[in-house]
Parts: sequence; C-alpha cells; structure tokens
Amino acid sequence: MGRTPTGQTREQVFQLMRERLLAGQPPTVREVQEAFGFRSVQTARAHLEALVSEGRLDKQSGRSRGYRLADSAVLVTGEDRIAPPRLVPLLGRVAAGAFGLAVEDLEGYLPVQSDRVGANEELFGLRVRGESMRDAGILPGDIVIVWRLPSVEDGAIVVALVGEEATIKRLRRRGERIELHPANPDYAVMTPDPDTLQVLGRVIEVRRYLD
Amino acid sequence: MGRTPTGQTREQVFQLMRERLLAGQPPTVREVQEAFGFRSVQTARAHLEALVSEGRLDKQSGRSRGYRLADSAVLVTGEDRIAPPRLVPLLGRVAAGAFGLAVEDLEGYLPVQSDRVGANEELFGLRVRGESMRDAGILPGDIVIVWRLPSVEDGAIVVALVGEEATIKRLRRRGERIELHPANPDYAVMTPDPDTLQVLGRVIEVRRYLD
DNA sequence: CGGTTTAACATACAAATGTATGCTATAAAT
DNA sequence: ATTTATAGCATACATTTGTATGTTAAACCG
Repeated sequence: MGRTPTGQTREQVFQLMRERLLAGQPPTVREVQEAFGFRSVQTARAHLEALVSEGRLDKQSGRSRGYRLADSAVLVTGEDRIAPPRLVPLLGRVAAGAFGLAVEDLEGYLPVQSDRVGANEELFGLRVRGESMRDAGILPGDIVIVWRLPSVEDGAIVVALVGEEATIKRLRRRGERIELHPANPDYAVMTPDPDTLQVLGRVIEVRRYLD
Repeated sequence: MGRTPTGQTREQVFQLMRERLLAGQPPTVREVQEAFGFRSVQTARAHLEALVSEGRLDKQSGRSRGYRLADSAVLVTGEDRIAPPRLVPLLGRVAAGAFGLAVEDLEGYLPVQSDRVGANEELFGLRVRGESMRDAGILPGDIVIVWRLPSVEDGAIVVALVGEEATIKRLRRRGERIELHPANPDYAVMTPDPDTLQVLGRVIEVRRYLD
C-alpha cells in the first residue's frame, strides 16, 4: 500500500486512541489495524509504539489493550498535568449504611476531572435539596461532587449525615464539637451530637444543569 | 478455600468491575481472580458470567477485557442512552473574531456530558467575571458551559458580546430588540444596539470548583 | 434431615492478542 | 541525486486471556 505523508496517519491513530480510551474502551493492536485497513498488524503496532516514544501514549507491556493516554496528552491546565476524567455515581439521596454508603437512588453517572483526588479515592455526586447554602451559590437541584474523606479541614463545605438526614453545610470546628453553618440567614447553625453526626466528605465541585 | 455467604462475593465483584470500568480500565478474568485471591480462574469467571445473567454486566464474547457495565447499571435518565463525555475548551475570556470565536486564553479542557448537544455542535467553557448573575447562583470564578447556537430562545441564560465585552445575562426579547437581564438588583438591564450585540450561545451548565 | 444450589478449586485447551524479525517502497532531508 | 527515515507489508511465535469440563464442600431451603 502507498504510504501517506509523514505523521499524518500517526495523528489519526492518536485521535482514534484518544476517543476510544476516553470512552473506556481501550482497543487492541489488531482493532487499530482494522480501523485503518492496514494489512499488517505490525503497521498498527509501529504507530502505537511511536506514539509511546513521543510520550503521547503510555502502555503496560504485554497486557492486552494495554495502551493508555499519557498524562500529558490527557490535558493541561497551564503547566499542570491533569487526571483523566472519570465517571462518578450521582445519587438522589444518601443514607447511612453499615459500612460506606448505601447506593440508593442512583440517578446516573457524571464525568469528573480532578488532579487532587486519587484514582482509588471515592467520589460521588449528590443532588441538593434545600436552600440552606443559597448564598454560597448552591441552589436546590444543583449537584455537588463529594470527595469521601475520613476527616475534613475547618471551613470546607461538607456533606454530613445528621441522624438519617444528609445535609450540606460549611464545617467549623469548635473545640471538640463540630458546627455546621448554613449560607443563608433563614437557617440556623447546627451543632449536632457527635454520636449522630457522620461527615461523609468534602464538596469539591458544584454543578447546575440548565436544560 | 471456604465459601463466603451467598451473594456477598458477587456483590464485591460487581463493585470492582464498576470501579474499573468507569475508570476506563476493563479487567481480565484473571485480574479479577487475582484481585480476590481466587485460586482458580473459573471462580472469577463464574461470578462474571453470573453478573451477566443477572443483567448487571454485558459482555462481548471472546474479546479480551470484554465485560462492560450493562446499560441499566451505567445509566438511566429515564430511558435514554447517554452521550459519551467529551472535552470542551475552557476559555479565560472570549473575543470577537472574524468568524467564530477567537480561542484566546485557553485554560484547559473540561469533560462535559450532554444528550442534547450533537457531536458536531460547538461547546466551550468560560470563566465568569462579574457578580451580575449572583442571584441565579452564578458567581465570579464559576465556569459556564456554553452551547454555541445561532439563535437562543427567550428566557435562556446566554453569553453575549456587547462590543468587545463578553457578558452573561438572561435574554429577553422585546419586539425587535433584545434585552439582557442581570440576576442582581445592583446591575441594570442592558438593551444594546443590535449592531454591537452578538449572542454567542446558551449556558447549559454552571460549575464551581472548590479547591 | 436431606436435597439443591452455589462458592470455590484444579486443570486443560483454544482463541485472542502482544511481540519479533525481515522486507519493500516512498516521503523527506541533505 | 543520494541518503536516510518512515509507512507499510508479510509471517511467525509466545503470551495473555477467554472458555470448557469435572470435582469438592459449604450454605441454603423445605
């Protein structure tokens, strides 16, 4: 087969890889071969290995479907490397479970990107119910992205279970106790009994869909 | 190895699969085996096949790493399939260009998911600058996701260029003219000259990162 | 209790998949 | 024009990975 201008096919291979990898479906070498109609596996493999050398892809040698987007290719905000987007569950409500969260009312999944949250750490989305954080720009129907953390620093906006009820508030430590501050003068500061309080994690993002 | 209570391991296998699949890294049967310390591949495979029978996983027979989340497990907003996430450019500011937008101050890319916006239609993210939409929960530093549209319906929140300045407001049609309404009593309604007004598109999402 | 289901194990095989080597022809560079 | 680097082809091989068959023992249920 005739050869194409230098670098052109390579770019298209990378585009395909990015698309497939972001969709969570890493291709095999032979799938790449077929996608481009190469008559030889090796042609596809050469392109993939070249992309690895260029630092645009990473690979896990030997493993099937082992190519991944290199960190640098996933994205850059200014100088920073950025983690690949992941999908986190969107819950309609949360309830206390024996361990972890009871995944009830799963509404769907949200693509979330964060450099600070490790791949093994837990994230979830939660739909906002009251107006208690109105003045912080968190309105009913909004979605908060929550980073599950065993302990949360003072001043952060958190999701907490008070008894059976989930609530979003700003956390303030007062000695041994924890205060939950609303951002709305119509609501009162809560100072729940430590036994009934379970801080689930910290809000790292707020979203509103305006359909 | 002793057997665990019925259904318990199955659930944990599903959790693992969900996590890995959402992270874009479909495991092999043997990876599942190792993750749980099974001494036999078949044990892992039996669980996976069972999950397929239960409708919680789908699989592509024969393909390596061929297990996927079943649609019912991945997503359900009502009955709809959901579009794959895409990456849209985040702009620090927008400026009028000869045609389209001048992509200046590219800050990075954002993963966005929308069923309503076609794959060929243009989206961009824009960082919010003033307080003019405060009461709509759109605060300085927030990011709005904008759907580039030639015409925008009455009542939608839009990004518009008035002269050289980009602004976010609610659009109201008044006969021939277009009014741009702030959501903050401290700001005035704008009724720009049609020659100096260019509506760039509609805001479909608002995001705030609380890092 | 006794029968049935299910978790888990062991082993083998076939298909999918990654890898290696050698070759040809054309674009790109000097 | 000559050299060099790159695109692409062909084929073979080793490993990974999916699949099948048979066995054992514990959980579950009437």
